Amino acid sequence: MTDPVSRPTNFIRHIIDKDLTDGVHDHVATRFPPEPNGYLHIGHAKSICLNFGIAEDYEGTCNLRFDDTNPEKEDIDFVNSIKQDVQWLGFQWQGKELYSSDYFDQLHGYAVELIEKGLAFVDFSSQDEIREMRGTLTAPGVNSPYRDTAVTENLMHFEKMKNGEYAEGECCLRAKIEMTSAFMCMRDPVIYRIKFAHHHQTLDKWCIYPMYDFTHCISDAIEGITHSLCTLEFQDNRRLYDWVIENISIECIPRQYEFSRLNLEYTVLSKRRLIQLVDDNHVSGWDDPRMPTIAGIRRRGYSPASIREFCQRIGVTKMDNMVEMSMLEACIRDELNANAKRRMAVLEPVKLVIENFSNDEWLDAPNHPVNEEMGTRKVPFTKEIFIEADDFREQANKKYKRLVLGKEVRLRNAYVIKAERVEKDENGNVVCIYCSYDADTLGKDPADGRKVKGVIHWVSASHALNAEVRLYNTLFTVPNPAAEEDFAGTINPQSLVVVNAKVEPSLLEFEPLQGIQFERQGYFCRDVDTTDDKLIFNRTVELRDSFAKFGS
RNA sequence: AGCUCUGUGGUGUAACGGGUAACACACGUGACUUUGACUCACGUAUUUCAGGUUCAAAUCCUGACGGAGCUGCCA
Repeated sequence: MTDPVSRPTNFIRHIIDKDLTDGVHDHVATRFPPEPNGYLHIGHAKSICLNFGIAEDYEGTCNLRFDDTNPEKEDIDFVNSIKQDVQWLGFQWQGKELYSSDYFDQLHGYAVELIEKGLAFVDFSSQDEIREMRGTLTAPGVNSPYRDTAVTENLMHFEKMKNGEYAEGECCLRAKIEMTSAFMCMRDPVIYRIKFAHHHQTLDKWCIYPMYDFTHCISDAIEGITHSLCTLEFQDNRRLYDWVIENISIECIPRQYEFSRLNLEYTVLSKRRLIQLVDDNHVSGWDDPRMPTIAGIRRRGYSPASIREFCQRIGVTKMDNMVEMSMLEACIRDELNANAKRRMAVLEPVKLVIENFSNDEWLDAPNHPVNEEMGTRKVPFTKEIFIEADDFREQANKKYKRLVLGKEVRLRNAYVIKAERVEKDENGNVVCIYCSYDADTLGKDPADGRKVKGVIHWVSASHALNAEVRLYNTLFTVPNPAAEEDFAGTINPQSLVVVNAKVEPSLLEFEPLQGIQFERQGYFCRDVDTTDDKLIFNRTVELRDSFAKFGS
């Protein structure tokens, strides 16, 4: 065992440390067990980082196991996307990916064992009858009339279930536990049901499928999982998990520990709501950059390392939580601030003419403000340029540090200019700003000691490339949309704002998803749909801004 | 109402029963700055409440109050 110091500790690691020092285990084996019925999201990332992170730090193993016991809801496309997302996050599971369905034969055998022990029975009650007999949270349940069927008869019925001799819903296999238990899941839970469904792994071999509670614990035991980590809503199920393990002939005793699931402000993470967002076309798809899915976050421009860092920062407890979006944003900003090349892009252009400038030149501009190893690029400087409309005011108070009529400002990576006059359209909007420039200010302050406070970005009008820039904001207008009666009603109409921008020519050299900083704006990346003919940039996250937000 | 779990700055977490409750994010103030970025400095908590045990309590005990989960042939 290595010293698990690379990640912050948590209560689960304390348990593992104790198990290791007490000799309960001499190794650690975890697993990430998604059901292949949807796309992974940031909440899954928390579980992935927890399970794989523990395996890494304790030099143990972590399996990827698809919990595929409900063929009606599952699909091979989901298993493929899940595998891809786990690997993209930077993790590799132990050996080949596993499936609960790999154990269907063994599971069936253990079910037979329970029947033989008089601990399971085939129930022919209807679903409604079973529900009524289950009782409520405060009222105990009552025994099914089939509860005392003879073992031989149960064996026969279960065999017929397996052979397809009963219709779906006609009967099911139940564990015989305790109908008066305070834990609802212990009131003779169904452990096998009939489904004449095609399974993506076992095809048409089975028409009976084991339930989660019966499957998961046995799968863990078969794989030798030492610590089975899941979310809080399975706390009650732990009693059933332990009951099954204790009542079948299996050596390994895995233990289940529950942690709280992630809640992120201004988004939703429940599968049901995510599906609704896609189905109702509130977003363009599962990989829409506004989605909290791994695919969406990836397309938004987040790196695997930034998500791993996020999962590390939020920690793991059993407390209910609501993590601020700023926590996630800080993670990608930290990484991109260090690694992303700087570029200039004008999102809402207004023309500016430098009247006393004539000969075009190509200026050297550093790719990073402090890391010189990142080199420089050439930027065309011409008589006509574009600047951000929001970076000019005819008049402003001293707090405004940008270009003001009659005042000076520094053009980033270039000269100091002074606004002399403006040209307006019939509506009074500024359509062109006429300036003069100080030729002796390239790479240095004015020789006479004048102080020029502001710096604005710009791009040559004749060399600029047109680009579609997608400005993403929070998908919802409220911190906890899931708490709303109609969460879709709180979707942010400004969650995507598309602008036609002017960008510097060197932006052509970037690969899709590669992080870039548009100076003074934020971090962006070329969208996966971008081409050299049609440049599309996604805003990953804005820069921190201690001044008032831009108008965009 | 029954059972289970859970209450530490604005948010997320940390703290062998022992030092002025630590860290990150956020926020505020100031410095620096050819990004209103970055960086740096400083600031923000009677650990839900009330008792109790102890030389010593966020930590242990009791009670109260708050929050979450559980009544699929879903996972």
